[in-house]
Amino acid sequence: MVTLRQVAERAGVSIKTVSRIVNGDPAVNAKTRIAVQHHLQALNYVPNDAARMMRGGDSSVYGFMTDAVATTPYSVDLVRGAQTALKQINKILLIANTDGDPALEQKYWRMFRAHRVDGVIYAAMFHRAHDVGEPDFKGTIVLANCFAVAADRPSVIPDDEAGGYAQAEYLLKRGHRRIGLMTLIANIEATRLRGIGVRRAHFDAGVQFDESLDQLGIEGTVSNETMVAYERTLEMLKRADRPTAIICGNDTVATQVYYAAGHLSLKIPHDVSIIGFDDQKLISENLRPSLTTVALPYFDIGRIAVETMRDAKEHDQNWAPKILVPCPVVERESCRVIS
Amino acid sequence: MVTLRQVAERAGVSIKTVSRIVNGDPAVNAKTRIAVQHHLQALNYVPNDAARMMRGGDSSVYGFMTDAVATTPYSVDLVRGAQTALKQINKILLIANTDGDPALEQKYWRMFRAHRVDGVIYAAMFHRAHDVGEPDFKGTIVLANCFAVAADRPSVIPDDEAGGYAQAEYLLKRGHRRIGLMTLIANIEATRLRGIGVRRAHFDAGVQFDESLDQLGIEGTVSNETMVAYERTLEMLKRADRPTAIICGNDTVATQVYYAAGHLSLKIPHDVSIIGFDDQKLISENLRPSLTTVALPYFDIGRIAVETMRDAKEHDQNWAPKILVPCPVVERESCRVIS
DNA sequence: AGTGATAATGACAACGTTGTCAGTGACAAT
DNA sequence: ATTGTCACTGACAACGTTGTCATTATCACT
Repeated sequence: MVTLRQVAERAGVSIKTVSRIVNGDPAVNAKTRIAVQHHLQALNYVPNDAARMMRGGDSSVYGFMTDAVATTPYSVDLVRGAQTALKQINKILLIANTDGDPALEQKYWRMFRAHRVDGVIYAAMFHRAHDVGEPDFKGTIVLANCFAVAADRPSVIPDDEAGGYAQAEYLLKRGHRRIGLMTLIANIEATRLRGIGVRRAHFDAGVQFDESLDQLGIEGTVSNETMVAYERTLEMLKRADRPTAIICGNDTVATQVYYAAGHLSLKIPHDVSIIGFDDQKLISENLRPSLTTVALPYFDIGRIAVETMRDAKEHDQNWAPKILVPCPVVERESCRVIS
Repeated sequence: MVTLRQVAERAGVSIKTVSRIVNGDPAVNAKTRIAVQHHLQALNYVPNDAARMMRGGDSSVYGFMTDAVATTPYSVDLVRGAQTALKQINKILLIANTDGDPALEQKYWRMFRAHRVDGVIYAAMFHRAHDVGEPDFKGTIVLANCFAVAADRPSVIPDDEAGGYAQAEYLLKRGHRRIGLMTLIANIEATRLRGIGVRRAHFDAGVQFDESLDQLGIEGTVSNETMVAYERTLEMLKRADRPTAIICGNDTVATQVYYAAGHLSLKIPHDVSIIGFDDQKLISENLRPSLTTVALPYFDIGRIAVETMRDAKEHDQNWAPKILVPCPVVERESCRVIS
């Protein structure tokens, strides 16, 4: 690895002068600058970040910790969003996933400290409350896709309530008056908030929401789920007063709803309209008809988390905004207009 | 940040002694060790990796560069596999994605150099040849999911030929004698190799492969694809001598084949068996019937890439093995036995 | 010429760590 | 008493960089 010293020797100037040039200090004679830059190029000098940092600067690295388990295609977009913002500020990401193992998490906090990362983004794989605890890390921690129980840390989360509102509003505006709900498991933020949003949209539209049409599409708990959307949808669609549209908790649930409708020879969207959540393109673009759904803005959440981290420097320790990121409707072919 | 000096002062010993204890040097009196360890705990000392590295050690960081574009749920598993191996050797991953932008790639190579990463894993998002070029980085580069054109770098790739073989063999063993092929786009490694594997399996089973049943399920080029699997499958299944099974290039193609079969009122697997590729669980587990498919071993590729990196230290510059990772069949419900 | 201001440059220390080597004391062997 | 060995410890330098401060050269103005 070529060092300042080597460049300095070759250029016949002091180390400090080369340092100045590398860092764009204007207090250098133009002729010297050009001469030295030539040598910098020739030797392909790249500053040693470790040494820089030791002098007390930033490490130009953020940590990214997730509890990712098994099949979570989400994290890609979170990371990509973060990287997009990161490249603007010339930083880079050190990533760790704990697979939910607290001991491992502890180990990674230490590694983050060892590398003196400038801040850490802690990302959860589904929208929930999270207690970071006393993480053996003094820097800024921004929560992504989760929020601090004590509301004492900045967090960036999807606006699930608005997402639920958007689903219902989309259907209501197209003339639907009886709308079914095929939710995710009970007792998670997404289900709770979207339920509120759906009802608020009904209220705003002056339409009565039939509570008997609110069904769990998935039963059990987070780590132990049973998909029951197919069966529940069959029941719901066999009712004489069956809904004209079904709002789904995610695109996987929507797939089961498609199958149930198909089993009853109900055509989508003619006989029943369906709207999903997540916009998993692997599903939404490949279903027939393609699925109108509400996107979970993971990319934006990642991006905004980094921006929040950057901004955190300008605020005091107690700055802890809770940033809601909108979930836009992605329109495809699974919803019809009722006249 | 607490330093060796601070611990040393509190413990009333020299910096060096504390350093020895931190690094497990046995040449320390037991009593001293215990006393100092107590202070280490109390002050929660974590060694500064930057300083360590400056002394000439490893950075304990690997770089991970991908050209990931848009929707690539794959990378998650590559990264997770890499991390699994990494945590064994107490390293951590610095990740960068270039979105295919060469200028950005160049920038990240420099950042990797600046951080003095011990090695870089370069991962492609689909199996292909890749020319790393002169990457402004002197350390070891291991290619994952791609291989060097000049065969001058270690690479870890899926064994697509064996995967194609496995697909065909699975069906042949279950009595199928006419098997259709609904491939990915032409001119990519996956299509080429799997085609060879499928034919070899036929040959080994003593069954003639009907070349007219080899159809492109996707047309166009990598960045500009058109899904035509639905139409091609309709044609294929309308033939009087229609195949009893169809091998698909990936699970998305399989989805379209499902729809085409459904359109012709052919039941899966009774009337036609279907086997996919990739094992995208979002698809394979949710289709009805669930999809028997061959898994792309991204997790293993990531893991093995790291292990290869680790092993590279013990070989010379020219060590460039091409490691094939097997693609296992994941059995579900979409294939029947023909008697 | 003398003074002062300004521009350009360099010497040096410091950041936190570890390798090298020298030093100390204890104890055994001569 | 001397020597040698051993276990333990610490002083010091070095890694590559940048901040501080001092030095030198240049130039304008009296």
